[in-house]
Amino acid sequence: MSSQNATVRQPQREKGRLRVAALLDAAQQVFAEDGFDAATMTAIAARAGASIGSLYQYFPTKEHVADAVLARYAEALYQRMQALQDASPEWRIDQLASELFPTLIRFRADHPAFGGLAESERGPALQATGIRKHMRRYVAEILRPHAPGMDTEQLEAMAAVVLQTMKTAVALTNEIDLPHRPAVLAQLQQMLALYLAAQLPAST
Amino acid sequence: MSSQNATVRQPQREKGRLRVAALLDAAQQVFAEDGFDAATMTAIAARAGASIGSLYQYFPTKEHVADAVLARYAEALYQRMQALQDASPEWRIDQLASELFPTLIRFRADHPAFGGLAESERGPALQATGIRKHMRRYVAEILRPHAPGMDTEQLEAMAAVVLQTMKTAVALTNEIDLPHRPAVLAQLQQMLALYLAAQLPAST
DNA sequence: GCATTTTGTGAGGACATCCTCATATACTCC
DNA sequence: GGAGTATATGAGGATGTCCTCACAAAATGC
Repeated sequence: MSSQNATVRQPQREKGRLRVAALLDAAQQVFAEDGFDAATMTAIAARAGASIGSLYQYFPTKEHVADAVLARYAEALYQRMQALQDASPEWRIDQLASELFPTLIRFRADHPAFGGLAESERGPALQATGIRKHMRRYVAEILRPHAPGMDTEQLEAMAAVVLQTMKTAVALTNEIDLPHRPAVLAQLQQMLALYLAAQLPAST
Repeated sequence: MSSQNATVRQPQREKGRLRVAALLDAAQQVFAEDGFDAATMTAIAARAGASIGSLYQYFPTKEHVADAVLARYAEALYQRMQALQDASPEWRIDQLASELFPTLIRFRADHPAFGGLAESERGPALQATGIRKHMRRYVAEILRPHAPGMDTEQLEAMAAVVLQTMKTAVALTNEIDLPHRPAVLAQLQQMLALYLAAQLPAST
């Protein structure tokens, strides 16, 4: 499916690769500030110091831009998840939980456009739903060594709870006028630990 | 601040009130299906069986329509919260929790446009942020009789956790491909109960 | 029935956005 | 230097949406 329209190009020279990178950086910022719907191609091109024509030379559509941004994010995200999955068998479950928590919060803080793009139903559906599924799988696989005999369906249900709780934590992080924020986040984390402990047998 | 533009009218006759009600019903549906940004005034008017001019006679702006819809929702929501607050001193905290949970889930199920309108930063900001604050206050007041001596800031922080957990539950309810959904929701509820028990002294 | 007020209508102006295309510039390789 | 390719440009077409406005219809009171 790597067919490309005649007017859409892959960068062939260093200059092109730099431009694409600049365009994606700009898109990242604009999406983060305005969200997918309100972001405009003109604004993205302008912030990258390029013309609209240049933007459309590499991305045939606003959705394609968003998908490219998400693909970039996904790569970074999957790396961190893979590291956690590799380490999973050797760690205790509560250690995993208290590692996963700040990992995802930091990721969301470092990639402010991610939430708006990944959670919106409208817009870049291509990558977005795929990312959600991948993340559920990763978390399920991280949990698996600590839940011997549990089937994949149950694991993925638990993973959904874990991920949604993470999303909750991110939402709280961004909430204005919230007193005792660090304490609240700590309580959320503890709440999640209690949940995991209740669902999994005693860890080694 | 009840100043109104010359071209914007309050309904004076029964016919007008009916039309406004029909318009709000239609807006509810369209917002629920398309979200605030993608919803169009033309679609709202059409679904209400009215003309665009008629719509603009009562609502000067799309935001005003959304705000009116939210105001309607808020009224229904505050009623239920007030009932819980009134009953709070006489109930045990775990009873309150297991009442609050389905109450909010049912509310969201009955008012499918609520989430999209209340949670979006862009769009109807007028009502949306106000509703969030009101809800925090309600939950804080519901918790207060069971947390003697706890100051308002701490109560509102707990309320934020409770509300965000509710949002998690709603998100899980709407998640497709989630196996064991009822069991998962029950677990979430139990998780919240554990959290509350840990934060509050033993109830009477 | 007639005057007044409220309600209803839909064509179209103003504006913004996505995207195209013909053309110009920069680069590479011989 | 010149041919060939990749990159750059921005005016403008197509489209869609918000909202206005001049006027028509209906309801009310007398």
